[in-house]
Amino acid sequence: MIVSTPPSATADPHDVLGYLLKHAALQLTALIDAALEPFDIDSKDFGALRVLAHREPTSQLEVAKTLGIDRTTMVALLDVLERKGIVTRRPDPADRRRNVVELTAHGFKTYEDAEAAHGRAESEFLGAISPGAVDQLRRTLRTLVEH
Amino acid sequence: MIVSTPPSATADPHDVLGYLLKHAALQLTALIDAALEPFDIDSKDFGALRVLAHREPTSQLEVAKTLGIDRTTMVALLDVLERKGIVTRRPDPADRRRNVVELTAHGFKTYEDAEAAHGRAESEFLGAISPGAVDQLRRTLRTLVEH
DNA sequence: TATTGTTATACTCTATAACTATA
DNA sequence: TATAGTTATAGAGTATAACAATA
Repeated sequence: MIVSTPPSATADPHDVLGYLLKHAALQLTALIDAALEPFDIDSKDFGALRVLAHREPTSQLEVAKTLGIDRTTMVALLDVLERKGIVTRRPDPADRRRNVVELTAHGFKTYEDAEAAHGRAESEFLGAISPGAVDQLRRTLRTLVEH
Repeated sequence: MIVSTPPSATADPHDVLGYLLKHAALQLTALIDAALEPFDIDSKDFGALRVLAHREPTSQLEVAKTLGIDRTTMVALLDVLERKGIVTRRPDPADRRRNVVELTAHGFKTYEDAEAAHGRAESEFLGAISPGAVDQLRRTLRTLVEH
């Protein structure tokens, strides 16, 4: 009894799960990057803003750990956001090795606008499938990725 | 009436669709790369082998187009596979600008072994979800990516 | 002139190593 | 000694530009 499609019943490389996952991610990221362009940030910046907007001010390292990126990568990312007036960095009085990173007023406004644009881009990407399928997709991916 | 989870109801970056898709792709690729290591190829090589195994011998450019990679990237990929005795290249008698790329006997055996290992890796990755959810995932991703 | 394969080069992304300052 | 941030550097991956051979 066949209970599911065999993993590789076809030679079409576009039907391989790895290809589908990768290109779904690429297409969604491209849509989000385009949607965020008016706010002068990209999807990686948005990830950092999202963490900062939903947290008490924390150190660069904490944000980097949450995002799963290296602390040296975090430095470059924040350099750009600071230059744009979206975040500020100042030494933590309690431990002056740490930088406390905070959104500026402009940064928080940027985040709110970006959050809305991000949601619209996601909805656009998901437009071809039903709300039920969207929920199912999220549940399945969460199970597979298992953070 | 709520018909689906709001796109950004949570601040957890691990719950964002883009993150889930990207990391599902990364985790699956890592599993596949590990599974293919005994055959001295990786997931990108496997993609090329898969195309070559299911086609009349074609030019490098055709394979590159199918895989969605640049022809200069194809050159480097085939250089390695040729050095390993997996593929051969020879000028097309009908159009000597083209290289006809073919799997060697060893290459075809490698592909068959790799195909099996690839299938096992995919099954391992999908082990936590039901066969029905797997089919649903494939259908949803195909719709979203729409090759 | 256009196309295929090749080579050299450059660019993006990200991590490792080493340094500074603080603890 | 260990940690946070920084800087310099290197590596992987991939694309662009220029060139040779061929059409």
